[in-house]
Order: sequence, then structure tokens, then C-alpha cells
Amino acid sequence: MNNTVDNPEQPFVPNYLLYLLAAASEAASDRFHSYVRSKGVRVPEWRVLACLTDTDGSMVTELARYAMIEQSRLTKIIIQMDNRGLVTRRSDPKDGRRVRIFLTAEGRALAEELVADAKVNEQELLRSFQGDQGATIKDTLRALIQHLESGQPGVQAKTGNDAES
Amino acid sequence: MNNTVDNPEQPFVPNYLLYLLAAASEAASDRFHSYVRSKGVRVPEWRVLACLTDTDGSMVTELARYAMIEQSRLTKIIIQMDNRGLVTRRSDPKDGRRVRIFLTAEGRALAEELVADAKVNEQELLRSFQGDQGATIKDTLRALIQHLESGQPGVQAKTGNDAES
DNA sequence: GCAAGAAGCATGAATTTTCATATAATTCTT
DNA sequence: AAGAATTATATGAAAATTCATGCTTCTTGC
Repeated sequence: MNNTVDNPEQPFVPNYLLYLLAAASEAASDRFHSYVRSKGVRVPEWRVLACLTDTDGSMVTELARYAMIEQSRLTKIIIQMDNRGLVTRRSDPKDGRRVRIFLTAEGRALAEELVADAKVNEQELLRSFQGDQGATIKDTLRALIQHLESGQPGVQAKTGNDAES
Repeated sequence: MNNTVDNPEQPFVPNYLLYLLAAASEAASDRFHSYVRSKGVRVPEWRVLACLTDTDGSMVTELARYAMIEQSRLTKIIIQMDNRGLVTRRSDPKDGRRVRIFLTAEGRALAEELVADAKVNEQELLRSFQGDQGATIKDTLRALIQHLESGQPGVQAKTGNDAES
């Protein structure tokens, strides 16, 4: 990380917002993702499990958006999770195109265990922040996401606590 | 994203710090990454180019850390970029194990163009924030990263402006 | 100065991911 | 009510990624 050859000016990367976001995400997730893998669950599978604890029975496309996984990739992940007995797929009686994904009992047990662990881990992270910084960063991130997903206007984090969304 | 079946409580995922970080990173990067790809450059290649504008001539392992790319994967990316004429590899005369990576003229031109575009994009993003929120988020992220990378103590963002780091 | 160990990078096989597109079920149009 | 267009998911081939490990080139201790 030393400036090996050139560039007397300020470095670009370590101050670049997109880098900071990616690095923060990686650094924050690293420990827990290792833990998840140590449980024999891959990270995308963990994402699916977590999302299904919120919205069990959602269709593939919904789940793909929610879990931030591209659709055809998610389909393949779900097939593996199905084979492994973590989820089931049932085609929607109202619309035969749709495939709805449900946790099995085993999948739910695993998901709930991991979600509980995730919450503990998150609390530890947040506690290590000074004062309200923990709550603040979540508000800021939510505001950023909303701003980016809905186009133009100015960003303003709701400065309240955690309960809303 | 509707609560299809169960869960009367608050949803877990949309309030989970690690999700917020990943989602913010993705949402923020999406537009620019599409742009990069439209220029015929894959995202990991863009990362390598950007890093090399800071630290041209760094060794593979350094570059891997800096660009957040696993070493063997980076080696393969670099080979492709070499074939394409964007970088060159020279073994370090002082230590034959090390391979130092340099931008070619063409690589540098491309890198500088993309970095300039990235800066413009970043400014647009930051400007769309209210007041000091733009500077604040970068400070917060830097503090989070430092905290996470160096183990234990409490996190405190330096509340200054952008120049340091 | 040499053996043992470490550091740095490359490589290959297995697995994932991507991208374009196929297939199937619905909705829309006229 | 048929055909066209759209939506939802699956699929297959090409490409990228991962993981373990191999090969060199230094370093260290004796």
C-alpha cells in the first residue's frame, strides 16, 4: 500500500466513495460470512435463508431482488437448496408461471439459527460504535439506498432510531 | 417485497447492517459499473486500473489487497490484461519472487479516463446529498473500515473534510 | 553455506456465475 | 377468441472464480 512509483498527489482509491462502500461492506461482512461458511452454508444460500425468514413463499423474481441475486443464478442456488432439503418449490396455483419458494422445517431451523447469530453479531458491531454512530450509519445507508433506487432528489437520512424502515 | 406469508414482526433483512452495506454498495456502484462495462472493461479490471493509478508497479499481493481481489484470481485477471496490452509484468530485480505490475501507455490512458469519469460520477452522487451528508458518509465509512480492520476499539469518525486519509 | 522454512506467484480441476435464449403461462389487442 | 406481446422461470455453453497445492526464490538459524 506504499506509493511504489509515481503519483505525488493524493491517492484516488482510498477516498473514492464506491471503494469505501465496497470495502466497508466486505470488512463488515467478513467475519460473519466466515462463520456462515463454517456452518456449511455458502453466502448466497445464507442470503436466501435470511430473505425467506422475512418473506417465505415469495416467487423467484421477488426473492432475486430481495436477496440481490440475479434470477438465473438464484434458480440454480434454489435447486441446490431444494436437493439439500432446505427449501421447497411449489408452482403458484393462481399463476402457473410463478414458482414460490418455501423453507422446509430443516431450512427454517437453520435460517432462524443463523439469523439469531447475525443479530448478535450486528449488535456487537453497533455497540463498538461511539454513541449514536451505530444508529446513524444505518439511517445514512438507508437514505443512500432509497435515494439511489428512486432516481433524482436530495438525500436526507431520517435521523430517528432503528424501528422504522 | 411484500410479506407473502408469515412474520408479523419487523422484517430482518432490510434493517440488517450487513445487508444495508451490501445494498448501498451495489446501488451506488451500479450505474458506474454499467458504464465501465460499456467501455469493454470488466469491473475487476477497472479496480486493477484504478489501483495502479495510485500504485503503479506494485507487486501482485499488494495489488490483491488494495483491489480486494483474491491473489490467484488477480493473477488470472492480470494475465488477461497483459494479453490485452493494458499492463506489463516485470519480475522484481531485488526479489525474484515478486512480480511487479505496471500500466502500459494504453492502460494508463484508459485508467485515467475512467478515473476522471469516476470522479465526476462521485461528485454527482455527493452533491445530491443534503449539506454535509456527503462528506459525513465518507468519514463514517472510513472509520468503520479502520475499526473493522484493526480489531477491537470503539469507532469514531474523524469529522473533518475529504483531504486526509 | 546449507537445510528448513517462509514468501510470492502460478496453475488446474471443480464449481459458480454469466449471458443469451428457450420454454411455458398469462395478459393484452383487436 | 386468436395472435401478439409480456412475464416468469429454466437451461446450456462459455467464462470466471475458488481452493488447494505446486514451483521458485528468498530468509533464517545453525
